[in-house]
Amino acid sequence: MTGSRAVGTKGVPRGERESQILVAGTEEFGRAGYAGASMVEIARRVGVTKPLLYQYFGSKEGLYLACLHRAGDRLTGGVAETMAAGGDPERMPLAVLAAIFATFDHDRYAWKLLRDPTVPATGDIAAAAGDYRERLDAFALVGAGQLLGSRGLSDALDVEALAHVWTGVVDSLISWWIDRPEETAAAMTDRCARVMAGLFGW
Amino acid sequence: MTGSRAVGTKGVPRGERESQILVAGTEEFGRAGYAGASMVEIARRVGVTKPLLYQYFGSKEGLYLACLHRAGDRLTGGVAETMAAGGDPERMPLAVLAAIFATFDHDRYAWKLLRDPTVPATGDIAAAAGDYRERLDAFALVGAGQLLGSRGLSDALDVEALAHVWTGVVDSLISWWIDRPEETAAAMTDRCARVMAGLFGW
DNA sequence: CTGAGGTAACTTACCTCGGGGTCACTTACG
DNA sequence: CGTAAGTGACCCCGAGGTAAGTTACCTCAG
Repeated sequence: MTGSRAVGTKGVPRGERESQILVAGTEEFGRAGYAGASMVEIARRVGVTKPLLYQYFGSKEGLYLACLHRAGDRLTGGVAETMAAGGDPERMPLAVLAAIFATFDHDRYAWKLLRDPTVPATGDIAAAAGDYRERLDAFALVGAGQLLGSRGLSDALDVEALAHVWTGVVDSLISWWIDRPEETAAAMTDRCARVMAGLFGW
Repeated sequence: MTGSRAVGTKGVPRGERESQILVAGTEEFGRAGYAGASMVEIARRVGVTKPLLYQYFGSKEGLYLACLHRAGDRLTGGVAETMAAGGDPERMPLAVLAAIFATFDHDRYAWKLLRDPTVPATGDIAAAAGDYRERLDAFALVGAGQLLGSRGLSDALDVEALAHVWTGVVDSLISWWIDRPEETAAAMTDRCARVMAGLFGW
């Protein structure tokens, strides 16, 4: 604990409060989307009032950006690490899934922020989200290319489409997971391994 | 043409205008989500002002419901027809995709309405969307059960998860398609057939 | 043929309310 | 008594929603 708490202070120290707000914000933004989420609702979740959110994060956009960066950095970092480890192209998808499940077990809405369709089309949020998405898509593109290449398929649009579908699969799995809080990360990984083995005939 | 146009009339007849509004509404709701879409923007697309939308559809919720029913009825109908035709469980997914692509070639946003995460959690819209989703999920569940069953897998949650992922795959394909307007329905079907054949090793 | 009247289509101008955003103030601890 | 944490009460704007009026076309009496 670096909780120095400085001099005159009341209530919860700033850093801790910010973390609480980021968690609540990620859940609410993930659930309702940027457009549908409300600042007062996020404040209510934390047990605090709206002005505190503005004092700490400046604006709705600022809070969203903070949530987005927290989620995006962890996600791209985790995936990059897994991909860098290399291995059989057939087994990469499962390895990536396992990493994502393990990383976001207690923060399942984080993934949703990168793919929120209700953010404004222009501005800082769109730029940041687009950047993270691009990085993840690059990984997906490599994986899809290797997989299809090993099957003798090399059409660029085929690869693109498969990569896009792959990110959609991850999205679906996380949505399903969110609706089943009792399902652990390990159970999810096992389930995916079993079903994929069945489908692809391993 | 049944265009009787009745007596005193100016501008575009009601039925025709309603169709235009449904098309524009579907696109805008599909693009921005229920929460993010604006009535004045939909009106602008049609080349009309907001009160006309309210005269014809009563409210934002009413317009969304009208768009939703148009999309949902066509979708569930088309899928039901394809599934009823029966056939090899391995080839059902592709047949369903082909039907969806053919049906929604000129109305690609329609699918999005059934899975809009920004609609209010309760009320008529939630009920109607939930109903359509349930019907589609039932089809997906049957297909997933047959597919996994033929591989010796029968865990109920595995089937559920696979069905959910399948609808997510459709969602992803349609998103990708929306971003590539020049891609025809036939080309999409071919592409999916090719990639699936490659992945599943046919 | 014509113009009076009726009706469908459509608009201008407005109301209302909820959510983003701000300011001045209070509370509690060092 | 100074400072960090936090709040009550307010402003403002945009989006949903509405009331009343206007325009163009059709019909039919004379």
